[in-house]
Formats: sequence, structure tokens, C-alpha cells
Amino acid sequence: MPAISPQRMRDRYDAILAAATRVFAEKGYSTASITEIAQAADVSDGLIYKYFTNKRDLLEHVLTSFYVRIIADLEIKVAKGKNFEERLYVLVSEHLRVFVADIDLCRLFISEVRVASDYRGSAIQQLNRRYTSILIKIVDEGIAEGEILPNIDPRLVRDMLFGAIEHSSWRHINGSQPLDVPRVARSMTDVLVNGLAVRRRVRA
Amino acid sequence: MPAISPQRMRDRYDAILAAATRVFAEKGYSTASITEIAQAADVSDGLIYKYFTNKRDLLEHVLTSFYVRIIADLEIKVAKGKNFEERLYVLVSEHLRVFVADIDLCRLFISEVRVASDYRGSAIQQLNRRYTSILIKIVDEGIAEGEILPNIDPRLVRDMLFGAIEHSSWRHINGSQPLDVPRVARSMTDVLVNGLAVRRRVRA
DNA sequence: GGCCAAAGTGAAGCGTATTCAATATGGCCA
DNA sequence: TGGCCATATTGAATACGCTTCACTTTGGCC
Repeated sequence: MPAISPQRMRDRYDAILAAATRVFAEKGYSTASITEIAQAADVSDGLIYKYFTNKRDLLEHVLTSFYVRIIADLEIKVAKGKNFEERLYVLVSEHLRVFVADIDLCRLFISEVRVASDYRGSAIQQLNRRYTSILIKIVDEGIAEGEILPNIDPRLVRDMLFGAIEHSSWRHINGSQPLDVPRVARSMTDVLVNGLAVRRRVRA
Repeated sequence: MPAISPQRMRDRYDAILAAATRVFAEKGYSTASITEIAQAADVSDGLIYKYFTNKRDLLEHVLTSFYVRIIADLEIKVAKGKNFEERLYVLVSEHLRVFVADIDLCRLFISEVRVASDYRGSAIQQLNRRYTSILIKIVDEGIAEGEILPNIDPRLVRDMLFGAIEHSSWRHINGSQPLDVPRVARSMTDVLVNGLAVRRRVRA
């Protein structure tokens, strides 16, 4: 018999998670303090440790809920693409859009979670896999449709594309001019599909 | 009139920097402690603050000296490439090699420095610019030699390539199988130059 | 050989994550 | 309705790590 309704416990959990999302996004992981998060959620410092193991666990839950949201969005939008090239373009522009819109959460993932020694095998890596597998599927379908050379490693494509998107948005976020999402997405997919060369070279 | 010879001051500085490089690389920035670095350098905690402003400044000097070293190496090796495609291949494989060999220092740069709010305009960003400008120059020469389409934005190529290298090495470092540098460098440059497509599409 | 500026020390100060003993609360049963 | 008590909640105490600073030691120079 719980001393409190499950609904209220969920509300507490949600309030802490929302406050943590806000404070972590605004201040970064190390600068954000538990006290500040607790105050933002209108609870005491100690209570946070009843709902989450520690500060790091709190961060991981913040990013997990973010990932769940963007995976659902991306799957829906990519599914609307009619063919390989359209789906590829949707994926690139959508990922760019998320990077621009939620740069602070993306930064937390890049700088705090992905580099951690315990990332491999973690729940959040599972979600990252699921996210990137959306692209792998697009590439596999492109090969099946005869649009893409069959000897291409989809993982290479994934690394090139997600790496490019990450670096591009990075530069624009830190930089002065805003990122023109449709234009960048267009040239990125164009270079990826057609290459840089004026004339085709002999394939290895 | 200094109370101590400039040589000894340089030795002290070098000893602290070397110890910090070792400890930061091994433990990561936040886990590494000043006390541990001081002990590894065989000095007191307080002395570190006579040579460096604070812990962050120490990290920046560690990464600056790393960058100076790899920039010199890369410039020499790329200069040996006879033409556009050879120089591009040298750059990719060399950058991959550095990522594999010095993954811990690369990780520090990615997770601690590049994401920092004061990165823009910092000395270390200048060095990053200098490093990536080696690729920009290769692409510009490729355009001049008529190998590459002139309407390509070299910055896009830079983001795609460095992003791809970063992601690829990441996966292999965290993963089980070691990265086959020549093979990955070969397929990366091939996809970049020739694209994924079986048949060329109409250019925008 | 002694002076003294600067190198070097390390314990105290301060800020923050985490723990835990004490307290408040709200659902349940009589 | 009123009291019981499991547990939600609190916040002060603890632990730890960066940084400071008053003090000590050193080594070059006259």
C-alpha cells in the first residue's frame, strides 16, 4: 500500500525530468547543479535521489526521453518518402532540423554520453542504433531498387551522413549565419549520391 | 633576475604538461584530479596554478600541443601526394590513423573543448581551422585541376569527411574489431569522389 | 656567505554531489 | 471521521576536488 498515489509519483518524476531537461540544456551537465534542478522542480535535493540513482542517471533519462521522441518523429516522416532519393532527403533535412532545434540536447549527447566508457551496451546506445538504423534501411532499399551500387557498405554511408550533419550544424550553431536546412540537405544528398568528380573514376 | 633558471622553469612546465596529458587521456577531464596530476609530475597541487591558470587552461595547453604536433605531421605527409586524389587519400588515412592512435586526446577535444561555449575564437579553434584548411586547400586544387565540380562548397566536403572519419573511428574504438585504416580510407574517398549512385542524376 | 625575489608548499576555503536520520503526509481501516 | 503507519520528503552532514594564499625553501647574485 503506497503512501501516495501512483499518479502523483509519476507527476513528481515528470516534474524532475522536465526541470532537469531545462537546466541541463541551459547550463550543460557539469555546470548544472542538483540544487538548481531541485528548485526548478520544486522539490528538495534529496528527493531527486529517490527517483533517480544519481546525476548521471538523471541525464541519461533526459536524453532517453529525447531520443524516443525524435525516433518516432523521424520514422513517421521518412515513411512518407516515395523513393530512395526522397527518403534520403527527408532523413537528412529532418536530422538537420532536430540538430538546429534541439542543439543543447544534442550537445549533451555528444559531449557527455557518446564519449563515456560505459556507452557501449547502454540503453541509450540501443536508441542511437534504432535511430541510425532508419538510414541503414533506406540505403538497403536503395540497393534493392538498383539505385545504389551494391558493394557500398551502408555503415560507411551512415558515418558520412551523420558525421556531416553533426559537423555542419555545429559550425552554424557556433557561427553567425543560421543554417539553411533545405539547401544544405539538398547539396549533402547530391554530393553523397553523385560524388564530387567531374568524370567518374574506375571503381576499385 | 629570476630566482631560477629559465631551463628549469621549462622543465617544470613540460613535466606538468606531460603528466596532465597522461592523466587526462587515461581518466578523462572530470575524473582526473589536480592532485593526481601533481603527483604524477612530482610537484605540489599549488604549483600547477603558478604555471597554468586552472584545470581547464591545463587541458587546453595539453590539446594545443597535441594539435601542433599533428598539424606539422599532416602538412608534411599531404605535401608528398602527387595529385588531387592521392592527396585526398593521404589526408583521410592520416587523420584516421591519428584518431586510432590518439583516441583519448581526440575524445577530450570532442567532448570537452569543441562543445564549450568559449570555443569560438579560442587559440585551439585557430589550430582546428589550420588543420581543416589542409583539406580545403586540397579541394580547391582539385577544382583548379578540373577534377572536381566547381560548384561544390569545400566546407561541405570538409564536414562530410571529418564527420565521417570521426564517426567511423568512434565505432571501431568502442567496438570489437580494429579499424582497417587503408581499406576504410580507400572506400571513403571513393564514395566521396564518385558517389553512391549506379547512374548519375541530373545536377541541381 | 648572506640577501631576497621568486619558486614551491599544503592546508584552509568553498562549492557541489550524495547520504541519511528525522519529519510530514495521505491512504486505509476501524 | 480519526488515528495509524508506511513511505514520501526534507535538509543538514559528509565527502571530495578545485582553487587560494600565507608561509617556507631555494638558488642566483653581489
